[in-house]
Amino acid sequence: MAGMTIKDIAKKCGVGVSTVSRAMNNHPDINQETKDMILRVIAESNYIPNNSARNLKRSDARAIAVLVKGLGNTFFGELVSGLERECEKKGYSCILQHVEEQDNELDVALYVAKEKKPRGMIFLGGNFSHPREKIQQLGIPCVLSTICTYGDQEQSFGTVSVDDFLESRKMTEYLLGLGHEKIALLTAPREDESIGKLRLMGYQKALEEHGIPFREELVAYMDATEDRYSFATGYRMAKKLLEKRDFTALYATSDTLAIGACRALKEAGLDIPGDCSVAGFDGMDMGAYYIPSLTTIRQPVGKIASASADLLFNMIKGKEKPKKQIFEGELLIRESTAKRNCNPI
Amino acid sequence: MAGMTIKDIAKKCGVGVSTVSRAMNNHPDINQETKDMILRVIAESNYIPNNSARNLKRSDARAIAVLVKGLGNTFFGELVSGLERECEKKGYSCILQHVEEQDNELDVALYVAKEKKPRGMIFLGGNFSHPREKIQQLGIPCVLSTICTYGDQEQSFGTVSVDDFLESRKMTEYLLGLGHEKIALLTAPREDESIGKLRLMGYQKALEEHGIPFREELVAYMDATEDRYSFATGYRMAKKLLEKRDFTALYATSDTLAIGACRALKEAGLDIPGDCSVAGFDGMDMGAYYIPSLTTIRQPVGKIASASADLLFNMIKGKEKPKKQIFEGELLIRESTAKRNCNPI
DNA sequence: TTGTACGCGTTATCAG
DNA sequence: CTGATAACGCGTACAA
Repeated sequence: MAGMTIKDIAKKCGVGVSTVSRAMNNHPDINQETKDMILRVIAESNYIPNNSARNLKRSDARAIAVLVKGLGNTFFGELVSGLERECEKKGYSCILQHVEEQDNELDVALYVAKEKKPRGMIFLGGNFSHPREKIQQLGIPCVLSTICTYGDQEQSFGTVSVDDFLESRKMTEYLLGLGHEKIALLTAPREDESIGKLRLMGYQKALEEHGIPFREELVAYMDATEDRYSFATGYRMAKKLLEKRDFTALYATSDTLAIGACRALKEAGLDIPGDCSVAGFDGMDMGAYYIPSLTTIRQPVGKIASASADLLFNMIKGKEKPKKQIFEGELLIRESTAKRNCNPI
Repeated sequence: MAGMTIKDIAKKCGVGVSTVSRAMNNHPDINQETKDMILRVIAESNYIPNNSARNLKRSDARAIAVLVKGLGNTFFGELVSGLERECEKKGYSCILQHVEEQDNELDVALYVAKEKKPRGMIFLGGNFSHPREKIQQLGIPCVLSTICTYGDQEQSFGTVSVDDFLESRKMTEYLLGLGHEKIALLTAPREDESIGKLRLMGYQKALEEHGIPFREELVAYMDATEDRYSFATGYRMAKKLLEKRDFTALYATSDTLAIGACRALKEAGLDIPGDCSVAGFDGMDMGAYYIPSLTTIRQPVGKIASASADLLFNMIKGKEKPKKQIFEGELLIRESTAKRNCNPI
């Protein structure tokens, strides 16, 4: 039978609809035998409760929603798995929602909130510079995971991430320590106001501290319109920088960009790290398997996932206020970087 | 105001709820001026219609659902984008639903169908060997994209893919043509009944046609439990095969596996393709940027996406019956394969 | 412990 | 063209 409802089940069992409802939702005040009987009948009838009707009635859904902006960012896969695991532990379900690159994540969030009534939300990716008012309209606790916001104002949402500024400075310092002074940078579009900007600032800061002037011509900014953080983008940007060939190291603000860049260097006949060192950021799996394996900053994805979930659940329970939580990234030194070669390229 | 409903809007506009509904849903029988007025008020009030209530009432949703099994399979990203584009063209919306690796995609499909009432479904990934009866319970047209089913029985669902058997044979023949006779294979778990099995059979067929006996010890099967098609899996399998070192080429049934394998070969001190050729399957972006770039079979993702959408829409309109549609894959010869070296490894 | 009846926010029907 | 009203399927007070 196709469109079975709770009534059909009730009839089949010779009980009232509320009893069936109680059986399905693990309510305490129901006779164990009737419950078993009802559940058996349900299983046999392959009845599927209508979620829309449920959500309509329910004011509350023992679930959190995870909004992911930018599919294809392999980096998020692991984070999502971690989040799902944490939810399961708490007996929550986890609603995964994909946000298109050009869509506004907060608008999507508003829709999801209204439809699914989750108790909290986690945002992955995106810039997240939204008017405070609109965030409050959401009405449920939010945590930005992996997105380190710029500025220190009191936030209406929690934040769990590495300190993109510090980590980026760390990477730049490492490269400087290898003797590189002309370090090319592959980074987000100029307009970027979050992660991209912070990583750029970290790079600048490190240079400054070493008394090396920042040179705009060593920086390639992505086009705002192009596919962010793709191999192709890294490849294209590196090609462009190679026209001048005035660097001995290249630091890409994501591993995908770095890999795209490696390919461009290789095609230009350069050896990595012999002629040019390359470093990435994120610590994606792929970097470990690339040849040469990629020096990068590994974000502690597991920790970030579980801390995000913990923070969110605490905010839901009212046990904790929104806060900014920082984890340290790990500098993974691998094959793609080496001391500066004496003969410049 | 937080929980606004259509009634609030109606009141604000001094009209009935049905008029508001008509304005929102582009119904023809409404005065243009009232419509404009209502839409303006809605925009000013940041009112968000309740999707649950909509879906509850609606019998039909001018949408299709896309079920993706196996996040992280970067290969699907492009497919999904293509599908979304096609939907937009037709004025359909596209519901993206992620299916966990261990979940049954058909059960998820049943839930989604009931909740969202889409007019059709597309499945990406998974094995899809389901009882016919359960598929029919879905009650809407389905297309398996990229999943080539085994066997020729009449299907209750459409299928758009490459011929995994033929393409796999093609790749194997290419390697044989380079003079390789000992070709290691990295493939799906033994129990696999769909893509994995077909690709294995293609490999066997090619060997047979060249009069080369199939040697079980050259084949590494994934564990059923391990992360399918990950780098780590490819790496592990290749390591294991390397204990014998009895091959001059390695053919992995996915690009990710191939890349994992490359890393293992590299660590064993082998040059690719000098000491051992490596080939993949799928034609993911990454293969083009890998060093060495990866010889592979490129699945025509764009074509598959648009053909899947076309077929599904035609099935929805009743203009076409479920059919099996095959596209040819493209053998991309890149840096990772070469003629067999005379000194065996 | 169980059943009845109402309401959640929409859309569709039907009468104006 | 518009407005009242009956569903949609479920959860849950409330009464039994």
